[in-house]
Amino acid sequence: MSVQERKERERADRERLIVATARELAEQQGWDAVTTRRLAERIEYSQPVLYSHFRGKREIIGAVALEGAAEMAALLRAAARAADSPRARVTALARAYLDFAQRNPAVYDAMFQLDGGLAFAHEDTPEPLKDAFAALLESLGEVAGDGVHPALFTEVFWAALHGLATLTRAGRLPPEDTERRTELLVDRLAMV
Amino acid sequence: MSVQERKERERADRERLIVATARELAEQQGWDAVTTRRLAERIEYSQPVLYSHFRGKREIIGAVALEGAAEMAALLRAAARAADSPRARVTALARAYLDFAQRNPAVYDAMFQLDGGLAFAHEDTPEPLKDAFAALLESLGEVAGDGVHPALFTEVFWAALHGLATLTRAGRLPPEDTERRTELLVDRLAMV
DNA sequence: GATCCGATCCTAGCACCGCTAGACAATCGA
DNA sequence: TCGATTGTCTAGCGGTGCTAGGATCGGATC
Repeated sequence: MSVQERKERERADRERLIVATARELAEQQGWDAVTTRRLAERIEYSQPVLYSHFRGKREIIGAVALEGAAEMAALLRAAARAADSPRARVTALARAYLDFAQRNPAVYDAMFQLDGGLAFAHEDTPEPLKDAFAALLESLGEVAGDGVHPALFTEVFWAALHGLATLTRAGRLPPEDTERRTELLVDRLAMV
Repeated sequence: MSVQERKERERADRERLIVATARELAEQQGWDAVTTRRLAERIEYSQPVLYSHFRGKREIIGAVALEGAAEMAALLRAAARAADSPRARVTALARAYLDFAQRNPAVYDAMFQLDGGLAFAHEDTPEPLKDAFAALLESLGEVAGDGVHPALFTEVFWAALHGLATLTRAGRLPPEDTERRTELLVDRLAMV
């Protein structure tokens, strides 16, 4: 039995290697540079091996996205924990969100910009994505204001952060005013 | 001289045909389906003809984006004109923006999601894009609030709209609550 | 220990992509 | 009418995601 277990372990290792390599390559040179050939070369296997782990490139992107979502959720919760008032939590949350997007542009793209073949806003949404939204909801629900559904408020706040993140990174918004924009957003949206 | 003028006119016509066809194809089947071969076939010329008008596919996307920006600017101004209070203008503006994004997803992608090789937030930003931002600024500047720079406020509002547009279209936000999200956004951001 | 068999992996190739070189035909000016 | 220029097309390059089919290797069986 131990032989089979070893094989399964090695397979799981290789799968992790594929995802980690794809992420690394994407962060280094952009997702366009992540071709199945280059990826295969980096992991020192032939191309078809990738297809024994994933249906195609989309699924690889999806795997990176899920990994990123889990990371982001943890970072958001950590940021929120470090603040000691509802208002401070929201500010910390916003900063952490934008910071994550800026530091991990390829992962952020995998999560929200590219087609990773992931479902959203449905029952079959993958757990890490639901959890990342939940992490936002935990802190934002506190400041939604009277009569405003916490989930709806979180959606709006999240959309604003997402817009800031993508437009800034695409060069559509000057990066030097990020902090001022964040403050304005929190000022207006959070009901103290 | 008339011969040369006719030729120039025909060339301009063909260029418009290329852009219109690219846009149509993108709206019908998505930008992935807009390949130089298919595009050439649809305009009934060979592939290399495209390259006598545009440097490459990116520039074609860019041309669609500019066309879309001009359209959007006009729509935003029309929506704003039809409302008779600053607050109503902002609501109308937000609805018009999201409506445009929903009705012309491919064009919206060309403008903000894809790489059309366009500069932003620089001096060499193409005129239609600056003008679309100006259209937003005209109505949003009125409700920025005391001590808040109108351009900064516009950036934040725009980012929020952009986030709502993209996340909704990507299936990340349930579409049925769009109107409620819009109202919440205007409620909070606009200082009456 | 030899043999078989199934899992595993790779070579080779498909159809398609964006883009371009070079041949060819049509048109213009002399 | 002839040569030059302009315009267009055919053909092809290197790249993409993905897959069929053969080789090879390792474990189980006799």
